[in-house]
Amino acid sequence: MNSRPPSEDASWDLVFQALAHESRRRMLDILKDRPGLTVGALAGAFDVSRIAVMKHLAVLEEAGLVVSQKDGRARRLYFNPMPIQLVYDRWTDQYSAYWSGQVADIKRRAEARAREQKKAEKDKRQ
Amino acid sequence: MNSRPPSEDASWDLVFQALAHESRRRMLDILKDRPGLTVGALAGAFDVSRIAVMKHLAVLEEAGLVVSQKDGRARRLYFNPMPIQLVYDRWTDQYSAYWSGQVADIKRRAEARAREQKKAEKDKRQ
DNA sequence: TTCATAAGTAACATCATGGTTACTTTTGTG
DNA sequence: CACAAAAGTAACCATGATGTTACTTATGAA
Repeated sequence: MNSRPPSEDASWDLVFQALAHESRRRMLDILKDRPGLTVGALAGAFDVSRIAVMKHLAVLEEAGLVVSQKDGRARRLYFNPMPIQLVYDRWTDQYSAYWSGQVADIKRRAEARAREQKKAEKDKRQ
Repeated sequence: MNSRPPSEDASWDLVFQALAHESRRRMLDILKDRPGLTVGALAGAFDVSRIAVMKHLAVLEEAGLVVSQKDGRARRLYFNPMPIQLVYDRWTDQYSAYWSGQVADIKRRAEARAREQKKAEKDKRQ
């Protein structure tokens, strides 16, 4: 398990990596709707082997997106939204300037700026 | 290049996979601040070889996070925030119920629900 | 035209990922 | 206790990701 929040770079890797597989995203959806599901019950919802599902779960737990606890011979699984919350906090902050309306035209404006830069370089050389 | 938005599952894979590497996230940060940067100039900001940087760029372009265009013998690079916007749209929608204050207590409530389930199963068997 | 620069391609090495089957351990129940 | 069920571990395989060096192509400039 990885208990620290994704404040260091490597932790973001774990979160994004975990989300970069449809099966794992689907696991999160399922666990969101049915918290406390056991490993076997979750595995039943997938075509691949139970062991494959357990490996996906290990990835999700490493990323902190799933937490679990033993309950007799079963293990109960819970979705933990915190890492996604943190992804949201960090990235919308950093890119919020782009969100609001001025998004569509980025490339054209960027090209204009590139022409400026190029011209400036040329002028400097001469 | 991958021109379609991440509405199909496989496209989400590409976006998350692309974000799951610190170097690539840093490339996005750099390109956000300096649109129109050339491949070589971008590569200069990294320790790894130019070829490695080009491979990272290929991943980012596949995901639609970077667009580029030739300019003479150079290639100019631009950050495209659209896929991140779409990630935000989809995931905050789907998980918004968790965002608002009731987050901290998920596990405890889930455990209570699990006990309910377990009890119900037991009752059914008897 | 000649040369240097920017970018791209090929081939390869290494390690991680995602899957399998077979076996072991833990634990509840007849 | 004896057995079945749930989970976990080990070993293996195929493929993909990340990096390298060496070479090729395209283009701007002397």
